[in-house]
Amino acid sequence: MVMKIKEVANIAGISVRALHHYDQIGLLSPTNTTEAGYRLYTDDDLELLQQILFFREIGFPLKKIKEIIYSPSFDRQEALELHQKMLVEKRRRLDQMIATVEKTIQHMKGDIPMSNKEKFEGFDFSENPYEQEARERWGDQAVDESNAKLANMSKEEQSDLSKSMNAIYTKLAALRHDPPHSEEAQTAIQEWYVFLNKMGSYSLDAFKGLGQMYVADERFTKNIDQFGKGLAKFMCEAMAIYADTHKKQD
Amino acid sequence: MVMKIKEVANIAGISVRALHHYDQIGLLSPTNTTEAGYRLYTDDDLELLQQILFFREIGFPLKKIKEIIYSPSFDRQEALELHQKMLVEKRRRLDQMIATVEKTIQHMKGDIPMSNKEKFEGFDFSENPYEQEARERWGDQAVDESNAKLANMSKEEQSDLSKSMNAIYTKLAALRHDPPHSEEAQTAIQEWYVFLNKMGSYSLDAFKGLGQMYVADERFTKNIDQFGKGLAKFMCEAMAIYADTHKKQD
DNA sequence: TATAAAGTATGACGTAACGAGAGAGTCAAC
DNA sequence: GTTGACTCTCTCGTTACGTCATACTTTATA
Repeated sequence: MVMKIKEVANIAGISVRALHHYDQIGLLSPTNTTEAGYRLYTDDDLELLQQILFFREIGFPLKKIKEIIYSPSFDRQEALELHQKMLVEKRRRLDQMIATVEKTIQHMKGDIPMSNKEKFEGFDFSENPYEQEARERWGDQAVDESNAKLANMSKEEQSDLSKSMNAIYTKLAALRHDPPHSEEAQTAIQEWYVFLNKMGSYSLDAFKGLGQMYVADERFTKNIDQFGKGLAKFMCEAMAIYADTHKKQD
Repeated sequence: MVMKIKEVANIAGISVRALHHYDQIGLLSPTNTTEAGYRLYTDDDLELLQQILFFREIGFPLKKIKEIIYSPSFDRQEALELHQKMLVEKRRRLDQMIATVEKTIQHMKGDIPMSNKEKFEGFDFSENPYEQEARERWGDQAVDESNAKLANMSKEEQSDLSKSMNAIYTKLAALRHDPPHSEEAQTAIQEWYVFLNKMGSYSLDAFKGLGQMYVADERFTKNIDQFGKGLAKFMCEAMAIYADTHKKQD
């Protein structure tokens, strides 16, 4: 089922403008658009949106959310399970706040005493242990993880892996002024895809997301552009095309 | 007990910078300061802060919060009671969200079906009826001039004035189902007339005109009807009668 | 079928509520 | 009497959109 932007906004309870924004920053781009340029969202897009709002609820900045959900190592189920724990914790805090308000009303009416600390029970967000856990779990990891792999391997050691990577990068760099949908480009990108899947399995979505990260995160960009200026951007485009064409096929 | 800024920040679970900010915009200025300029907060300040955070929690912009809590007609107890209802409602929504996440996890694992609407259950803030009520109750309140005057006055002046005003409003509200020409009503209205003339001189004509504004301008109406539904209309009639009878007498 | 009404797109600019940092003064403790 | 934790004011930056303005597209209605 395809939905236009307003319907999505209504279902999710956010503004159309917010969806525009999410598209603009590459956090959630609709799968397809009409010829007139209207955004058309699929059910998959909705699932992703749901996921995004989960993270937003617990106060992650959009930038970080983007990193997290497009990270190849993102485990959605784990995220959901932690999220649930956090919600339960939040409810506990809410109960406390309700009690606090109750007490405050009593305090106003009948002058039962109330300490300063009591007056704020349930307010302090920083106390939620699960939010802490979440921050640790996803805080900087997503980027650093894959970055570490890239940086350590390609630069320092002359392992087999880094040789293969270099080879592919070099090949891609040579093609970077061709159109990214050209056959050679796509073949080279496929090689890249296969290579990555040796290191850990990548869904096509993750692959596409990874490509986007190449241009979004300057640490990646720098690293990649060492092989040729503009390579990161080129790869990003080519990877997106690759992912899209192969997704349609099944 | 006096507290320095950091202690307050810790108790309330907000940042020092936030308190600076609140001071800067006149939302919460500490009762006194040291010679060196250090902010010193009293218990009363803390109570006010609690109140502020209550409103912030439900998404009111600080500007509106300022209008609300410094409005002469602000009824703290009423606010708290509504707030409590909202918290309970919020808890209900939280329960729903927890269920949604649970379902989503199931959906991921075992492929139980899930509708788009289901995926977002518990998210949509705009559905909370009490938030709606709160918005209506305090939404547009403080645009009128006398309110602006009050905002610029010092705390003491403010509370004195607002106390007198509240007293008169309350008295009138109690009489609002009597006929507006009744003796009690007219006595109360006279009190109002005298009071207004303390703030600036009103001719009987102006007084009558003001009364008409109470029903013509819904900002006034709302403001006044907070003390009792129909009070504005009642006052309008009573003021007209008062003006007319006293004009005839001379 | 025409025409209004509603929806959508892309900018560009605005804004709320602080965060972050600089530079300087203040206070409690060892 | 100096260090380290706090505090002040000031300024600039940031996030996540809101709010027009202007123009095009689609749907509803006469």
